[in-house]
Amino acid sequence: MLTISQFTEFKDTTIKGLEKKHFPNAAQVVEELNVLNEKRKSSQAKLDENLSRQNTIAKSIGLLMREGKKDEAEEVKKQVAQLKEESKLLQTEKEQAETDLRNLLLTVPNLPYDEVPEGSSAEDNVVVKSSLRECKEGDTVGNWDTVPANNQAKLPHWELAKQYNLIDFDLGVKITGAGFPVYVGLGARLQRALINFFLAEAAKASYTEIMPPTVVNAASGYGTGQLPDKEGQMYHCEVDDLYLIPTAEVPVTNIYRDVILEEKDLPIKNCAYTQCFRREAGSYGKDVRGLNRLHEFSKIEIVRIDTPEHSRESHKEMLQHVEGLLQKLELPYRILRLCGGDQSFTSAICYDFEVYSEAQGRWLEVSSVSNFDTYQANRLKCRYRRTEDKKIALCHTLNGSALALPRIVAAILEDNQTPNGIKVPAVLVPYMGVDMIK
RNA sequence: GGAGAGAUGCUCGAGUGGUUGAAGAGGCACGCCUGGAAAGCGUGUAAACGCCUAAAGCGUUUCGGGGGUUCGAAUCCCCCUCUCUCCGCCA
Repeated sequence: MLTISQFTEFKDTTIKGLEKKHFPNAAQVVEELNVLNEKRKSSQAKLDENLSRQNTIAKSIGLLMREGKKDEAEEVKKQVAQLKEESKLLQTEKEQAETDLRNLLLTVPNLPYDEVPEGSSAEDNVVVKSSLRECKEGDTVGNWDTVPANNQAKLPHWELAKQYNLIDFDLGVKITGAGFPVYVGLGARLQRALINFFLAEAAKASYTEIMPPTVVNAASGYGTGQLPDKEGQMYHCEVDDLYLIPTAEVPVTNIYRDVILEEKDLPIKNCAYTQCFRREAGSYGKDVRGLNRLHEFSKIEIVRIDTPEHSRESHKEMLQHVEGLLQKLELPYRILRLCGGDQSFTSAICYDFEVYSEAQGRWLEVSSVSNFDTYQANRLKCRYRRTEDKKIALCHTLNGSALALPRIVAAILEDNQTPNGIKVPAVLVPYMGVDMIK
């Protein structure tokens, strides 16, 4: 969530930012927040004064008792009764003001950075780079007309997976249910190859590898914002009140919950491979066919905690890292800068990476790399001590997939198919042990 | 699952109702001492919120979490959570 000072000190720019994000009634909500904040402050001031008086009197009673002046003490005791009553009322008043403020604050999304393009939907996302052609200023998804050559002869990955016996979707249904594929033989080895490759690349870029739990408690869910909003999206183990993680972002970022870091230790760079679990309630149709959307999948996530001064630089490095992965895998890709309206609730700026699936004739999202500014850190209470003046400030948090496996697998299978089998990308051959899947 | 013990500041650890935000030790920082270092000595060492233009200062809250008793709670009572030990089970 945003800090309250954002609304009291930078009212106008905040309203503008929220409007860019297509947040309804921005001006009204900002006004409301200011009113609630004033209420909170005045109620605290009143309560503090009351409690202060109570404390002073309580101490004086202690002194009187010690001096043996019991009667006087009894007299003073009576004075406190009314103060106590008042305090009780003021206390509820203050708590009410605080929760009202917090609840409203939680409904407000993060502010977009200046370079985030205007726009309301995915059509307005700006294509900043592509391996397929030069990108011009102002290219958006909506006016992107160069679709790569028609490949009618090509098969979609679910057919290839069957033909080469790589993935058994039906078996997954038998064992668990739809969206839980069983990888077999080279299909399974391809999973392991990609995991190893991605982790090796992250290690080269000096990310510290973390192997976190894949099940988290509710506090962690709240820390990264999956709870309470997206409760239905996570699998929940009711008996123990634990949640299956939808991404490694949750356990890894929560390492830094309620932590004060030293500036010299920033940026923190972590990577983690985990299985990810998503209920994806309500999705159906061809968009979820095959590997396009699963309930369980493997993903390597990169996470950074940084200073406000350096976080944009970090973000750039993460983008380059992810782009490098796609280049090494020799997949056709494009990079989108998401517009205000299509950005997630919590990000300040976000780039999506998509690979082109020739057989399906569509772009598949394989990574989102976001800078959350202080938005996530404020909720997590992830702070750092500045070296220069020893003051404590909120960190910036960033994360991105590097990468999620299923759609990469889909693209590799579809885009590398030949009459003689599927060509394994050169960087994966050492991990696969073969250069063709036959 | 059964039985027991415990949760205090950066760490260890004292504290069973009255200047205890919290002894003591360690760690860390700064200063003195030293040719330099060690030892030694001295000083400092939480966060949140509020008041104040800011600094300084002041107030409030916080000893796992919540509630209660009391003029006053780290200390007493109740509930919850978590950790540890032993037993059982087990990759």
